[in-house]
Amino acid sequence: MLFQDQYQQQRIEKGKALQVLGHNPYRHNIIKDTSTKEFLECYEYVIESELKRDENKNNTVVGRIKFLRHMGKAAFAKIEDEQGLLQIYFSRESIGEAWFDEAKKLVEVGDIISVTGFPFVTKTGELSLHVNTLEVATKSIVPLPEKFHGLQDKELRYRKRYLDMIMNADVRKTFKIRSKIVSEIRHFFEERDFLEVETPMMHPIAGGANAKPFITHHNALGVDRYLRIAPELYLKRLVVGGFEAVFEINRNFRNEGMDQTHNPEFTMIEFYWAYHNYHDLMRLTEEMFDVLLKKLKLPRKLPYGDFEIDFSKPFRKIGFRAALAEIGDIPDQILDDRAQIVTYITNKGFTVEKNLSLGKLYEELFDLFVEEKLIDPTFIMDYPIEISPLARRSEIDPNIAERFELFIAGREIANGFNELNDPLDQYERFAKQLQAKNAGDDEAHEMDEDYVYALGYGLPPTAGQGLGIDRLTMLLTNEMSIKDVILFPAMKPLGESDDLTQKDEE
RNA sequence: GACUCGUUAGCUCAGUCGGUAGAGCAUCUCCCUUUUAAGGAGGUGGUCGAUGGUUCGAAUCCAUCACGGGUCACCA
Repeated sequence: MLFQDQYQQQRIEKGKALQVLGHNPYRHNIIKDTSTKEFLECYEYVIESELKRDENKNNTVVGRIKFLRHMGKAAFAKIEDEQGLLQIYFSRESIGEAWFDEAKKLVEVGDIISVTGFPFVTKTGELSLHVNTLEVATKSIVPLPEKFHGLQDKELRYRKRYLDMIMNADVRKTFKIRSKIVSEIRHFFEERDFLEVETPMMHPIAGGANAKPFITHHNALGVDRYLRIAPELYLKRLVVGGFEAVFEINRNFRNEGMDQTHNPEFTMIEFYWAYHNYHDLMRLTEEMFDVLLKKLKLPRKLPYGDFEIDFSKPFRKIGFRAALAEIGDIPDQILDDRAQIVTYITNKGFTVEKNLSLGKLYEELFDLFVEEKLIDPTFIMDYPIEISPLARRSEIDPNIAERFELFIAGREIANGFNELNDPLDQYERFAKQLQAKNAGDDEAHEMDEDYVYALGYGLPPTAGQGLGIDRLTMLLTNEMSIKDVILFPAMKPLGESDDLTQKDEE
């Protein structure tokens, strides 16, 4: 049974007492005519006025009590709405003796109240609302955490995000910025005539990325479905169909580990642009960052943790192999020999699988020695073809894909490439992935024959890109954990295991 | 998945060498009509994450488990 706690019981009793007094503790006919912020802005002049009050004004402000100080026959409180805090003052004189004496006992921190009155300035110079009418809008029966230290416990903050939001104004701010980021990105692409689309979240084949999928079951069709790991293959089908610029902002699901930069469901924007190439994508990406920083009023030298990320210059561009040598300080002459690379990695104190292909070894080298050094925005270009199964092959070097990834603060933020539109080449690459999968690589790409068939009708020359919204938000809000930019991050259940498949079998 | 740190009152935290648990805030009873984490006086509140073990005796030592943080692995 809920609400058995002694403090909660006390508050329930107070709610009942309010009801008896004719003050419905869950009123619904509350009209809020002014926000705390509007009140403070509107009556700023009162601070300079001679009387320090303007009794001709009358406003109703509604908010949650965050602080409450009783002083015998008067009281101060701070109420908070979405815009901020406002101090209010009420007394025996202002709201009536009988109601004041009851309210003193029955109205407490956490309650949402409606107050009507006029602006005045206190002795200490704080613009406040002098209450003439006070009504309880919603009685809160669960007490709030301590007012000074607030809610610190990370587990509680993530599990009870609503409480986190009540207690921590910064959290509300972060998620407002997130919303703004998504909105500005959407606007950015719409302005450039990209069409927003929605493609399936439940896929018969988990394609478009190398990742382990979640599996679910569709009863009506009697088939298993995968929660999508990427929308890529559907978006490109749309380009085949004639949409020349499309984008989708939505969730992907990957059944993998969780840490500071990984949540099992995460938000990506993917966009595809026919008759453009990956250089156009890089240009567009830089433009997008430029717009975002402007719209969010962020500095060009953006602080992030211990770093300062320099957005004031054009993003650095460097080839994948050149990055290994120049940024990773890996001797160029070992890069053509698998054995030498393995020796090099081993000598540096890391373990590496000996049988990896050259491309996979490059990827290892990159992850070990280059990635974390890419603090300022950097496009790494021209990836090994075998780790890029959906990207177009370079005409100059068949081992290289016309692909880039954008790194900021040592993390991958975006991945883009010229789309492979040769159906026969795509078929072969899928076949190779299938071999790898059969050899035990459970993250290798699935064969998707319908997709290859779609390419058979002709995918125009197209460039496409994915960009992680969560990581972007972390960057722009200076948050270190993805959990702090996802409203309800994945958490293990408390108590009884909720293994649904097991329940079914029982 | 591995390693590591943590889990004590509603919240934030102390708890010494193993000797039956403490503070602040909140709450309750009083006092207080301009406070700013208001103040003053007095009270209530705990199966010390769970289960075992060691011991005359465990919040404290040991083991296992649960959840969380961090690091690594996998990955975006």
